Order: sequence, then C-alpha cells, then structure tokens
Amino acid sequence: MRKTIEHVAQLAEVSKATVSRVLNNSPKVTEQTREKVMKAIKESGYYPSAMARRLTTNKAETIGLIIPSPQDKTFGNPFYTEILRGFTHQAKIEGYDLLLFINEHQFNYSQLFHDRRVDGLLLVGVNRNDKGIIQLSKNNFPYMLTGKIDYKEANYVDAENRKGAYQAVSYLVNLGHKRIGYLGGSFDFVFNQERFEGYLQVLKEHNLEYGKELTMESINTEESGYEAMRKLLESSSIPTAVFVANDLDAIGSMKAVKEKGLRIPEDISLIGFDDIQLASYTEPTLTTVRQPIYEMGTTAISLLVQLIEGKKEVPLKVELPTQLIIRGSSGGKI
Amino acid sequence: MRKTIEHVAQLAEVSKATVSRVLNNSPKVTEQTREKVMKAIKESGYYPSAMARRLTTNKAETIGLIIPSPQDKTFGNPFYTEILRGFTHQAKIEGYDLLLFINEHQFNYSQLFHDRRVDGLLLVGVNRNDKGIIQLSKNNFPYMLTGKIDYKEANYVDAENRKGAYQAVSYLVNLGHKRIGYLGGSFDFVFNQERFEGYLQVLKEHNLEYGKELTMESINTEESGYEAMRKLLESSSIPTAVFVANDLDAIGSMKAVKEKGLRIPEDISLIGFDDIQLASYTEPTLTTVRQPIYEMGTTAISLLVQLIEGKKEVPLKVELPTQLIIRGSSGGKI
DNA sequence: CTGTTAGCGCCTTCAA
DNA sequence: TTGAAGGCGCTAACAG
Repeated sequence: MRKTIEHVAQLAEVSKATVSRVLNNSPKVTEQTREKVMKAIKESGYYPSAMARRLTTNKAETIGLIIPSPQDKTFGNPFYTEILRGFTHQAKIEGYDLLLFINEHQFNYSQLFHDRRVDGLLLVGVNRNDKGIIQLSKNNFPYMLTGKIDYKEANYVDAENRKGAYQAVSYLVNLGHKRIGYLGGSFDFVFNQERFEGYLQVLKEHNLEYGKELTMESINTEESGYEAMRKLLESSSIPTAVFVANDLDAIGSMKAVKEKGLRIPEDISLIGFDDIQLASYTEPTLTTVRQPIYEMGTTAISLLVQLIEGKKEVPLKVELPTQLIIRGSSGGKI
Repeated sequence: MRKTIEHVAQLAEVSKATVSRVLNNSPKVTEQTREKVMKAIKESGYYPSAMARRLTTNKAETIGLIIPSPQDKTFGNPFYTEILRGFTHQAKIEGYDLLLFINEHQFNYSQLFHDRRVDGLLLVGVNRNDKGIIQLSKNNFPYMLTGKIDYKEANYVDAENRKGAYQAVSYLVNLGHKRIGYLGGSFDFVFNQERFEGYLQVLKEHNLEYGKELTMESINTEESGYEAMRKLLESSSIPTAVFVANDLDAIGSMKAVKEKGLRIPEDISLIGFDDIQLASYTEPTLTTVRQPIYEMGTTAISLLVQLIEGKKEVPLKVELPTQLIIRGSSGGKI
C-alpha cells in the first residue's frame, strides 16, 4: 500500500495539516516539529501525491509544449534542441512539468485548457498568421511564443533580430564592403523578415546597392544554403560579402563558395546568424550573430509561469539582445 | 466558476454517477438517458477534470519520455524526430499524455514514479550499460526502451539490425562485390554492433576479406561520414562497395566519394541504413535498409501501455523487421 | 439501469 | 503554532 500524508502524521505524532505545512515550507511551524516531521518523511519513504495536490490547489503544475510537426525540417535544427534545453531546465526549477504535443494540422490549442491538464502553453515555431493564437488571447489563456507573429497582442520571447542584422551588416560596411548580398529564410517567419530589414536598412543608410540580384532565399538547412549560394555566385558581379541570416545556411554557403574556388574571407566574407555549436568548428570558423537561445528558452518558461501565476500582465513582449561574434569567415575588403 | 459533473447531473436530471457512466462509455446506460446527458454536457460546456479523474483512478494517464541531452548530436537526427511522431500519435490514441524529460547526468529515473506523476517511462537513446534501467526492472516499474542494451532483462523495441545488415551485404555479394567496406557508429550502442556483426557474418560465409583496412568508425552525422569515407578511400586498395550503417553517414560518404572523382555506383556501391527522408533526395538516390521508425514509436507506446495496464508480462522484447530499399547508389560489379 | 454513499490524498479555512 | 473538518471533482462499490 502506498504511503499517504496520514502515515507520516501518525509517525511524527502530529496532524496531517502540520505535515502539509512542512511540505509546503510554511513559516508557521516550529523548527522542532519541522524536524520531527522531516524525520518521519525520510523514514516512511513518503512522497506526496502530485495528483492529489493538483486537485486541491486546482493547478496542473504543467506547461504544454507545442512543437511544429517534425515533417518540417525545423525540429532537426540545432536551434530547437538548444531552446529545448532551456525549457526543461527552467521548468524543473519552477516546478512545472512539460507536456509534449505535436502541432498537427488543425490542432486546437484551447482544448488543452478545458480539462485543466495544463496551466499554460509554450508554442514553438508558430506560423506568423496562425489564428489559433488569437483565440488563446481572447480566452485569456496563459501562453508564450518563441518568436514574434503578426498578431499584435501576442505574447512572445524573441531575439533582437533586426538589430542583430543591422549590427552584422554595419560591421561589413565598416570593413569596406560595398556589394553585400543577403541569403536567408522565408518571410513566413517574422524573424527572417526582420533580419532582412536590418540588412536593408544598413545598405540604404550607406547608399549601397541592393536588390534581387543580391538576394537569395533558402530554408535553413545546409543543403539549401549550398544551393542558394551557388545561385548567388552565378551572378555576373558577385558580392564581396554575404550576410546569411542563419548558421545552417551559412555553413552550406561556405561549401558552395569553396567549391567555386573562392577564398573565405579573402574573396568573400560570410556572416551567419544564430551561433549554433557547429559555427565554431567550420573552416574557417564562422562569424555570426549570437542569439541567446538557451536564455530565450529559460526566459520563455519563466515569463509564462509569471503569467500563469498572475504576476505579469498581457501582452508580454520580450526581445533579448544579440551579440556579434567575430571569427574567421569575415575580413576587410582591400 | 468552473463546471463540474454536478452541474451536468442537475441539468440532465440524473445523478453524478450516471453522468460519469456516460463519460466513460459504460454499457449500462439507456440510449435515452445517454442522449439526455450528452445534451446537458454540450449545453453546459462541461469538460471533466483530468486531475480529479486521475486522483480517483490512481492513474496519471501519463508516460514520461526520457530523451538524451541534446548536447549529444543525437536529438537533431531525423531518426528522433520520426520516432517522436510515432510516440505522440500513439499516445494520443491510447489516452496518455507525454511528459518530456531531458536525461541529464545522474538522472534518477525511479523518482518519477514516487509521486505518481507517470505510469510508465519511455527511454530513448539509452547507453548500453546504463545501470538505471536495472533499478526500474527490479522495482517493477513499467518502462520501454527504443533499442536494445546489455541488460538481458530489459524491455525494448528495436529493429532487426543484424538481419537488415545481413540482407544488405548479401545483396552486395550477389551483385558480385568481393571487397566490401564497413562504415558505422560507435559500439556504445548495441544496434551499431549488431549491424556490424550482420555485415561480418556475410563476409565470413563467403570467405571474403575483412579487417581494419575495410572498417571505419563515425558518429552518425554527414560531417563524420564525409571524414570517415575520406579516410577509407586513402587505402591502397579501396573497396568496390561500402555498407554504411546509417543514412547520415552514408550521405556524407557520398560527398567524399564524389570529391575523390569516383562514380556511384559504377566505381563504388553505397548502402545506408535507416531510410530517412533525405535518402530519396540524394544524387544518386540512396539504397538503404529501412527501419520502420514510426512504427517503432507507435509500438513502443502501445506495448508500454499494455505493460502499465498489466496486459503483458516482462521482459518484453520486440524486434521489427527491416526492408532493403534498392535505389540508385548500388550496382553490379563488372 | 440508476442513485446513494464513500472515499482518492491533499490543502485550507477556522478554532483552539 | 497546531488540530479538526470540509471539500477539490471524480469514480466505484453497493443497493435498489
């Protein structure tokens, strides 16, 4: 038979209420009785039942994690594994479980709240025009996105994408580059658009050339980065530097550049975005804009918990600073 | 205020017990009262409280999913995203939630059972000499592994790795190949060893040469496959076919072969293992041994649930058949 | 076939 | 500071 709070109470010769107080670190317990109870807990091998606690407190102590269907390549991306580490780490600290859901087609987020299985939702890789989020907001369900979407009232944690891109491209300009290309992901995600806008802003401020010939789309995989860069290099006058808006594409790009017989950074400078682990191991190492991915994960959880516990008000929008990491793939234009 | 079963009972003019019976599809309810109750449920917008149900039935309706720390590259592997799809799909069908845990260093699996947060554990990518599993078995906690380990009493779902490798290499032999190389992952995982053994068995049965010069280790990434194949091709007499024990390494290998100026399959035949999506998109397409990854996922959940509900006895060992998928990377030795 | 009753194990007033 | 009692929302006997 399973031990209950009753057994501990008897063993310690106190009431159930007192045991409960000890369990929940209530201040109004004598140090003496606390020790007595703790001893009884140890001896009996008692663990409080999560379900009973959850029923009485009307809290699920649980966050639903919604990830995009892995059919999209997205989930294999190092970004997701890293932010996941942040999620699990912080969730444990905050005392919340993480429930895993795959965001299949036509998935109705709200239903998860109805039977109180989750206190809040953490949504990863949501499409920018997802309508489900609006319902969450309207119903006042606590939720948090990792990444901005079009809906203005949405809660999210993101990186300062525009600023990061601006900084990276400014750095290239300061190195003397005049013809700077852009290679990045689909505008289906806001962060891609913002990075592009940051890039564009620098070029405009410096009256540098921009346009279709300098721009190429890819999908955040080494393969696609390779292909996109190949196309970019077919141009009659190729750029002397390219800002690649994510590291996987950048790493794929490197291969294409080398294959073409061009040197990095002597002939072409390359800057990525993300600072995934791999970026330190390429040849040459990749200059990139670091997003604090792990911190975005912990921050998202921590803010969501505050939302759940009523300590913050919606809308909750947070952008974490990026940092330019200068490595070997970028250099001056002679 | 939140609706309870009481409200529905009053609305439908029946007792709580009857509502409960309808909710749980009990056969002993008149079709008439069932409809009456269903109507009341609809009207009231009632959803039963998961926590209350779980407390009464003493079931968490929850499976703990333990994944290796993503610091290992493993989690970025398509294998994991695919098996995850199987997990979530089947868990939903069986009515279980999936709780996500990262297998950090020194993680004590058993503790998750103590407070009854999970009914069982699903462990992915467990090291072959993990001692924690023995504790689970000894304590009679329901659990399931994806992949065999050294502990003989362990429950697991795996693919027929040895047989799959045997079949692949036999096929190469039948094509006329006499010098067949092996490239694969660390024996830290049993499946790698089994695949190697399947390979070796064929060579021995046909009195073909084998040994260090024909064997190379890698770590299941394109990068490492590329590097490993480069080394293999430095040999004075290179193989005419190589069995690469996983697709990512195989795809990396292809690049190395092409770079060396050799043709696939004219100069070297290549066979992979896994049949990840990418295998259909390489140039040439990759002949490979398909593991039923998705089915391994659904099977693991379904067996675990049967273990939880006492419908199966331990030890529970299941190996799912593989299938040789012949594509463009393999051909006859002239 | 339906209703009544008694918990599941915990937390939380309210008294003492 | 501690204890007694009630209730969270549901299911599971047991009657009827």
